[in-house]
Amino acid sequence: MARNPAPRGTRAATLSDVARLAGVSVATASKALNGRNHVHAQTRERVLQAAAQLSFSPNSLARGLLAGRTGTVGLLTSDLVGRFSLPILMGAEDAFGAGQVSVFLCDARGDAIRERHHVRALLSRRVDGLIVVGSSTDPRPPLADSVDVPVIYAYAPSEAPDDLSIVPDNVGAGRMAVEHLIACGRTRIAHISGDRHYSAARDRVTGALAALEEAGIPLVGEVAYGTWEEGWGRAAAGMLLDRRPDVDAVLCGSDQVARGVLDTLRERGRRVPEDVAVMGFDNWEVMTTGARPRLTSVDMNLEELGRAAARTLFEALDADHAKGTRTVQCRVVVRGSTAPDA
Amino acid sequence: MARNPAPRGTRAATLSDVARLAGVSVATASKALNGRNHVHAQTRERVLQAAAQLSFSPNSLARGLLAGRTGTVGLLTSDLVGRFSLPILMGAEDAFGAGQVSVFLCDARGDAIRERHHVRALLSRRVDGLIVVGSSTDPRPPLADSVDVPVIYAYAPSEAPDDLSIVPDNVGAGRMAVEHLIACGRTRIAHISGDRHYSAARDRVTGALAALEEAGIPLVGEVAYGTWEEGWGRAAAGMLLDRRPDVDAVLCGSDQVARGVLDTLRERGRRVPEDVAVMGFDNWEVMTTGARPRLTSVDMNLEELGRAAARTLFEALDADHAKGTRTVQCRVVVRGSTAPDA
DNA sequence: CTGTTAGCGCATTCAG
DNA sequence: CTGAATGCGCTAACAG
Repeated sequence: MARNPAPRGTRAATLSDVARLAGVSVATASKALNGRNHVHAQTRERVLQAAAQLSFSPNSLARGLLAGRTGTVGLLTSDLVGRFSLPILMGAEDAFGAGQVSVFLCDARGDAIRERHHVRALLSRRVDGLIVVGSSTDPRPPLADSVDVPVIYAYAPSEAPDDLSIVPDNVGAGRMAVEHLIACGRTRIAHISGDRHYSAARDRVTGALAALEEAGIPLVGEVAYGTWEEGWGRAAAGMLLDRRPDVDAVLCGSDQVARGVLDTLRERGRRVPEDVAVMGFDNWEVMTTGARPRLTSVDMNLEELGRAAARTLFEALDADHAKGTRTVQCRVVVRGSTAPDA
Repeated sequence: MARNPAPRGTRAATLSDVARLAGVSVATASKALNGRNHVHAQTRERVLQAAAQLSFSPNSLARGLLAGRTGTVGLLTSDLVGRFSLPILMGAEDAFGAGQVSVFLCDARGDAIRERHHVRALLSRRVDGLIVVGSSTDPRPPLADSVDVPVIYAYAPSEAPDDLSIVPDNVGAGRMAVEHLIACGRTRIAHISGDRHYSAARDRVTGALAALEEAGIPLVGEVAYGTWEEGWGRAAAGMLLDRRPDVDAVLCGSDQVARGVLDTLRERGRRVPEDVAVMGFDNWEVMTTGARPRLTSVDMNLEELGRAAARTLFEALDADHAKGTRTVQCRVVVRGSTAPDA
């Protein structure tokens, strides 16, 4: 019968094993285990006991084959190295895990060929849907293959307007950052941004400038674009202090840039936040809590974004889903670099 | 998805669709597509064309059901938040992806209940094997459920000696760190470690002390245990300099601790690396490259560890695998904090 | 070389 | 209420 090699342990128990042990047919066993109504209470009990005794675990493959649905989704990242994919992935995994859905993880490593390979593999495994996580908020080309399951683009929107994308609201993030600084009583605000080639940087600038304009407060100096790194923050802060020593707040393109700015301020003898308030973006914990003082930052709520992507995919599984790009709100996390520690 | 020729609701093409279009039986179509020998070249061509025309993609569920093997594995992390899981996961995903194996990702979030839930789900999906990734190098209890597929414990070894575990060689890491400092001409070496409750901290101390002893060099002061954070590094460095101003090298428990130590050294007017060499552990890029000067660190080769876990699982799929704990070597990455930048 | 047959494990008809 | 039969999509035996 079982001429399967079964190298280790025993072959997993099947429904007919359970049925035999319970002395019923597989059909009845199936109904009993799935809570169908047409089965005698006593019979059900026998089946349940038999299943427990054999540690029966229904074969999802067989079930999926029959149902045409597998209860699996593909999570396709373009770059797992970057620190933005992970929280999104966590949020999605969390939301799916609660809903009995298992997640296939694939990393394309920024390579289109590898991406196609993974998409094909996922489709051949009959995933019910796909979440494509980008590595920056810049729009990306839609998947090359034609896909007959719902696809959600997260973080990086698809270039195709008919696709469904979920992205952080970076314009709103820039706006709320400036509003926070103003609420802290600052009126001479400078902005040391990040890499101008990223839409995240430009969007935050857009929001920040809009908030300043609404408040009738001019930006101190020009927006300074550079890189996302500490070294840029140190250098840019030095130039800023040389030209505009009256500055009382610096909004930084990232937490790393803010760390650099903090370093230079300390070296120049400026107190934070008394003389100059500093804040960053991303709310990267190791950066914000290691800083002196601890760094106020705007959190993109990426885990929530991942959860939202998962929920949206769920909905799309049943009904035809809406199209276009949705945004997830950001939030300011206040720490000692803008408000004296409590 | 307007460009997709296969709209929602359209059943994916099946092998019999292909067979019908090619005018052959499903068996022949199967053989043709799978490169079996017993099929005429011309027939095979017709089948391949039909398959391409229908964008046929074989149903892995059906295949897995029949073969008793699914070509999937479960990757069970206990804490995705920590920064050590991700590189391991990347390495494993990479190794599996190349081998036509798809990876289910599950995060137990440090919760035993959730871990059981995930294990059951994975078993019901008939994964061929399991990799359990811990969040620290301290031994962990083996999986609660009895599992009839191979299991590899990565990073955190299993407490059960008969399980197969792969962990970084932290003792070796401590040893090679000290050897590097000695090679740099340092003779008055102090060690500001991390959290004493972690075996990673203690193992590195063990290795460091062993290397010092072999070289006949005494440790400067006592091993200072604290936390893994920057603040601890700053504080501990202050105390160290007060008591042992003659120190010429500080080995730090983590890159974050090293960052704190660098801060204090700069404030006290010590030049790095001229007066004092500094090195950390983990080689966390954002920490090492943001530092001034850039930080020498010991890399645990976690991506390689993930790859090794995947390879080992592969082997275990076919043959009964060896037992016990294997280690992956670490490596020193030299930067400006121990050797003047080139 | 090709086609027919027989399942893999399960849920769902439809008879009894 | 229960059980025998059907088929999801595919591959491995065997016939032809």
